[in-house]
Parts: sequence; structure tokens; C-alpha cells
Amino acid sequence: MSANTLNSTTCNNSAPVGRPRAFDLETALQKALEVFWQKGYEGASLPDLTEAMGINKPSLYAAFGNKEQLFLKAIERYENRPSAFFYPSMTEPTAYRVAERILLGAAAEHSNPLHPPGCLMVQGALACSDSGQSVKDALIARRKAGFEQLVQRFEQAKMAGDLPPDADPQGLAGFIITVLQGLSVQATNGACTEQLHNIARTALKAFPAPQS
Amino acid sequence: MSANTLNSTTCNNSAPVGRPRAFDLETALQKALEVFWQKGYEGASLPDLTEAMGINKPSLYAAFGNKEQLFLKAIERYENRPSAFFYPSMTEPTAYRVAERILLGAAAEHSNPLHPPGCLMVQGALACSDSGQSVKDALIARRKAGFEQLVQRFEQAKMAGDLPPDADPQGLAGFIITVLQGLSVQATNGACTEQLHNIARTALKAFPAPQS
DNA sequence: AAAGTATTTTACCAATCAGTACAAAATTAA
DNA sequence: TTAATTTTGTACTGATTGGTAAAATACTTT
Repeated sequence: MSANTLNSTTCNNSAPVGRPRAFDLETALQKALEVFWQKGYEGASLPDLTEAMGINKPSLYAAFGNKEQLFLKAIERYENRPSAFFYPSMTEPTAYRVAERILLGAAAEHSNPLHPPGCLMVQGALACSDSGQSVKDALIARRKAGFEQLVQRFEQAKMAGDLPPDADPQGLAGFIITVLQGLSVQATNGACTEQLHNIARTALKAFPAPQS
Repeated sequence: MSANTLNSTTCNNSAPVGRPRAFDLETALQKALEVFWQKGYEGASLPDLTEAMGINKPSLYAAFGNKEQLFLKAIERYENRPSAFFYPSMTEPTAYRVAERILLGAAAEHSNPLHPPGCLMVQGALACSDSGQSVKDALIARRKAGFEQLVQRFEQAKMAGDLPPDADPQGLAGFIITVLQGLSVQATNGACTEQLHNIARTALKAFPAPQS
């Protein structure tokens, strides 16, 4: 078991002892991420993963632990990827703008043909066998964390007066999250960006108009 | 290969030749349906199914063909089950009432503790391995069929004048379907009926008010 | 050059997957 | 009673699953 799994580029610029790794950790993880995104946690087999990553199983296990830990690292990378839109949306100045950026971002990103359709947080594991339960629970926890973050943002907006005094942050956040996850299913159905955009615009009509 | 797989109660009231089946086809199918609902098509193993159905594998294969055909019969039963709400909603007198019945029905049904959470059409197969592709495609086709039906219903409402002349039936139907499927994910997250109901009510604010 | 260390490749493991062969059992038809 | 027919339980199949043992290899350190 090697100590440094994902921090190969530390301040130590001398090459580590032992045979050097023949692949790049981050690009291999990116490939694994795409396989999980397309097939889900249980639908992705070890051969699927190793073939896409360009390595064999012992290399995968030495570098990432096992399939479950690889998946957890993949969703961590997913949330921090450059095109992630959810958490960055929180910095928008108003609740409406936050909601708008999330839904329009999802419409564009979930249908982006450069990667598998939908959202890994939904596609990764929705219904699964008993052995996938812990991964399913991990995804549920991540989805709930996103929801809670959005509730907090809307509560802040309400206090700031940019949401009306009778607004229900919990309900609004639940609604936005529901549309977000529904868009993921629509993308799996093969819906194009334009269709998803149209749906997002319709959904925003249910959102309190920005207080001018 | 027996000719009568699911029509044991034909007009012929004389007992069929051969050893009589020791289980009831419909109750066994219902049990299989619940397993698929909980674990999805690929997450449900043959032992999972046979144990729940109370039969062994050869009986399952003789009665239903194979796992895939069993699943297809399960989703057929699902769509015709007594508590189904989607297609019955089409008979409501206005587009708004149709949308309302669909979303409030989903809020209640997807969180009903008497059966697994969410909607089988979504939970059954979202992301899956290559071998599950045909089942995944079958579910996509069913989801699209529901969408098309709703588009048609809204077009009819527009012509009848109960939706405004500038209404977009395609967009509105896409929105309702998206919320419907998002509610399925929310139910998997453990959301209760009250929360789903709240989300449904919020979504309906985006829908054109009934023309009085 | 020798020792130590980490990764690579190949081959393997037990468990589980969906699906089936076969004979015993239970019924109707002759 | 016998023959024909269908379902049942048991035991099995080949393929695939996630995971690993072990030796060869490539590098740093001494």
C-alpha cells in the first residue's frame, strides 16, 4: 500500500524510489470518471475501467484502493471539475440568479456531447444491488449536501431582502434540485441542449421574480 | 415452452393437461415488480427474484421466459397497476388539472411506504452496463411515450382554449415530465410525502393558471 | 555494483451471474 | 391403468464478477 495515492506532485522534486508509475493518476481517474458517468457504479466492470484507463487491475488497485474508493475519488473529481456549475452558482448576487445559473448550467452541461449525458450524482447509483448500497448512500449524502447548501443560500437571500418575506427557502431549493435531477433523466433520454434549456426557462417561471 | 404464459384464466374452464402450476402468476409477477422497483433491472439478481417470488429458477424461466422478459412484463403491470396516476390524469378537464393530478399523484405515490420509493420507469435502468442496454432503451421509449401523450393532451387543451394561445405544449409537457422524474430521485433520497407535495405545488406555479 | 523499493505483467482465485439438463412428481386424456 | 404432458426441485453449466499472488522490471539509494 503506497502512502501517496494522489499527491504525486508534491514539493519534493526528487523522483520517488522504486519503479516509476507508467501512467498519469489524474488522466486515469478522468477516464474512470467517464466510465462511471456512462454506466453507473455497478454497470462499470473492472475490465471496462482498466481498458479505458489504459492500465491493468493491479495498477488500479495499487493506485486507488478498490472499485468503491475509485468511484469516490471520481465523484470528488467530478464536483471539482472545471465545468462544474452547482457550487460556483452560489456566488451569484441574487437567489434568482443562483437558480438561473444552476438550471441553465445543467441544461448545457447535462447535454454536452463531450461527455456522457446527465449528472454523475444521479447516474452513478440510483437503484442498485445490496453490494452497491454504501455507494448509493454516499451519492444520496452528496445530493443532500447540495440541497442544504442551496437552502442556506436562499435563506441568506431572504434575509438580504432579495427574496420576498413569505418565500420558502426549503421549498424553493427542493424545487430547483428536483428540476436539476429531472434534467439529468431527460438528458439520458437523449434530449438536446435546446430542449433542456426550454425546460429550465419554464421552471424559472415558478421562481419569485428578482426584487428590483 | 408453454403457449399460455399470462392468460391462465381463459374462457376454457377445464384444467389444463400436465402438472398444475403451484404458484399464482400475477402475485409472482407483483413480487418481481417490487424487487425491480427497489434494485433496478441489473441490481436485481435471479436469487433476489426467485426468493421474493417464492419459486425456483426453472419455474421462473418456464413462466416468464427470462430475466429481461420478466422485467418487461413487470413494467407493463406497473403501468396498469391500480394506483397508476399518469395516464388516468389525461382525462382531467383542463391542462392545469392534468398537470396538477400528475404532480400531486407522483408526490403521494413516489413516497408511499407500501412500496419502494420513486418511479419504476426511472429506477429500473438509468445508467447500466452494455448488457442492460436493451432494457434501458425500452424504458426510455416508455418515458418518451408518456411525454408524447402529455404533449398531445396540452395541444388539445390549447385548441380548446383552456391553455393560452401563446402556450408551448412541448415545453410545458417537458417541464412536467422533468419534475415528475426529479421527484423520483427525491423519493430515493428519502424525501417524505409532505416535501414532495411542497415541491409539486411550487412547480405548478410555473404552469399557466387555468383560464376561467 | 548491490540492495532496496515500487510498479508492471501474467496468471490465478473464490464468488456470483444468468440460464439449463434432468429426473421426480402431479395432473389429464385415453 | 397406461400414456402423454407439464411443473417441480436439484444440481449443474460456462461466463463474468471484484480482487490478488507472484515474479519480472525499472528505478533510487547506498
